[in-house]
Amino acid sequence: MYSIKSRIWIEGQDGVFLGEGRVKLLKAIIEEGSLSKAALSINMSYKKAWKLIDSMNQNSKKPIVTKITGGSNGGGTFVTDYGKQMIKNFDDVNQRCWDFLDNELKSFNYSDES
Amino acid sequence: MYSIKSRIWIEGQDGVFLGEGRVKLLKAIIEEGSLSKAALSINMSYKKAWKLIDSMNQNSKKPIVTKITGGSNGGGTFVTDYGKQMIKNFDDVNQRCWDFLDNELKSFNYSDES
DNA sequence: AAGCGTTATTTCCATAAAGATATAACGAAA
DNA sequence: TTTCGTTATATCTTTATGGAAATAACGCTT
Repeated sequence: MYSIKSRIWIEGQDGVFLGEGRVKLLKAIIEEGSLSKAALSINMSYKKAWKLIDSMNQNSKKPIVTKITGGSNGGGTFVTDYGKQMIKNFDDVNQRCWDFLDNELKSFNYSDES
Repeated sequence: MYSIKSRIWIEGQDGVFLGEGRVKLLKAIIEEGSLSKAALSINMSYKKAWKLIDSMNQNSKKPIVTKITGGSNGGGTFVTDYGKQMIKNFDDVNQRCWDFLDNELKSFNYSDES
């Protein structure tokens, strides 16, 4: 029996705006309150995490995260309400896509048996 | 305005069985009648093409291609009827997935404006 | 037996992607 | 003004990926 896998992502004006990796990172940021801790928690290098966030903000009309550098606790990174909405949108669409493809698989496997 | 991109692939027992790159290669094989010519025609190295076909056959219950080495014209590679059916299945599902996601994008962009 | 155009396979090299490390900048708090 | 934990950024190294090229094997044809 085969299975259908999928990967979706959202593109903005000039590149990828949201994808599975970015969403995972954003969720970690919500948990940790800082980019460095978030990257650490999901086993991602700070450099990669920073680049992802950077390209996200460049391809989004409204900011996805706010960044504070310096300050009482050294600063931090925080996901905006808009960002949280985008995460939910992505997860929802992704889930619906999986459901859709699971259903499509039936017709695919049919001709495998014939 | 954002857009949703997607990539789907079919997995068998032990890895990827069909994907966009493999389908493109199979179509080229149908056109050319040989793996080397097919790879050349789509600007793919023979090595990569061979590996794709190899993993495809390993993850398929029925053969996707038949290969003849040596012989009158040196041999050739030919897509089986089963393989052709799989190509059609993949293209169909892929197209329906795109249509599905295009429709999903509406709800996504809605909260972008709000 | 020799020639041919394939498939099949290995080895080497170049490029790109990712990781590690180091350091600067920042700004509140003490 | 010193300290602290962040963000921000550059540089170097390592690893992974992919292509190039060379060669073997194959079997029909002549």
